[in-house]
Amino acid sequence: MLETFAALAEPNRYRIVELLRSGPRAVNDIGDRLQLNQPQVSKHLRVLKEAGLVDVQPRAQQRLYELRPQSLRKMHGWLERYRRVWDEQFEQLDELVEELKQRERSDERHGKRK
Amino acid sequence: MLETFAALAEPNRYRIVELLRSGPRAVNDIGDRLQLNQPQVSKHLRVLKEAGLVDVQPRAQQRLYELRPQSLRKMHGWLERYRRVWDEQFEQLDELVEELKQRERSDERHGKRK
DNA sequence: CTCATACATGCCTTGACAGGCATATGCACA
DNA sequence: TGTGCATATGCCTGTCAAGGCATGTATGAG
Repeated sequence: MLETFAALAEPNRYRIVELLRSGPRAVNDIGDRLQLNQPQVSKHLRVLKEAGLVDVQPRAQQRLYELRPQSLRKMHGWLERYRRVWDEQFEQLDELVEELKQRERSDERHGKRK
Repeated sequence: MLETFAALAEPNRYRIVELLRSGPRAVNDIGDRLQLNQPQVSKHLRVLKEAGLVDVQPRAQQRLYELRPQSLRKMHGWLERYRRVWDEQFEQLDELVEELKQRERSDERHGKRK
């Protein structure tokens, strides 16, 4: 996950991913469309690949890069764990509970009598 | 989105977000649990706040930080745009289409006769 | 008003990483 | 085998951001 976010945090890599949403592309194709030098494109693709976000398929001399569905599913899975958070717009409760926990903990020096 | 990813790409910020999943926390509370110095926690929270990932509520001298449901919904929305990608495990088609596009484009110098 | 607590901010140093450029590698075709 | 095209890699430089530390600010208690 961390590696995924780090990969997507770079503006040009983000653009590459957005571009690949429309389908597989060759390196120079990407470079042309996004106005990037070929070496940087290769480097960014390397990072994206190591993060598991893209995959390659050789086609003669060119390499077609495409998004890896699996990585997106993984992101989706991660996000699902936060479902609770955005479902509950009424959870003023947690807030209170946590405040009490915090108070309890910081009361140690106040001679808290349970 | 970019700002969101950048915020989550930092290991300690990621940990903070994961921690906040269980509810609002005060700054020192976070620092204690994650073994971080208070100033760095404040700085990270600042970044998270500017990225729209968390929100603050003053409680006496402490500040309770909590996840912003809206930001998570936004991420979810972004990811939805890629739904097509991970739904289609049979899309060898796109690949072919794109290859043709590419070929077409790079044929310019080969005297392509349409 | 003074003091303590909880947090924020500023400065400094260091490491990581992106871009530019030159060059190496792999594949195809004559 | 030599040549050209597509891509990868290495080196260098500049920039930016995270951590450590000191200090500033606000709130509550006595």
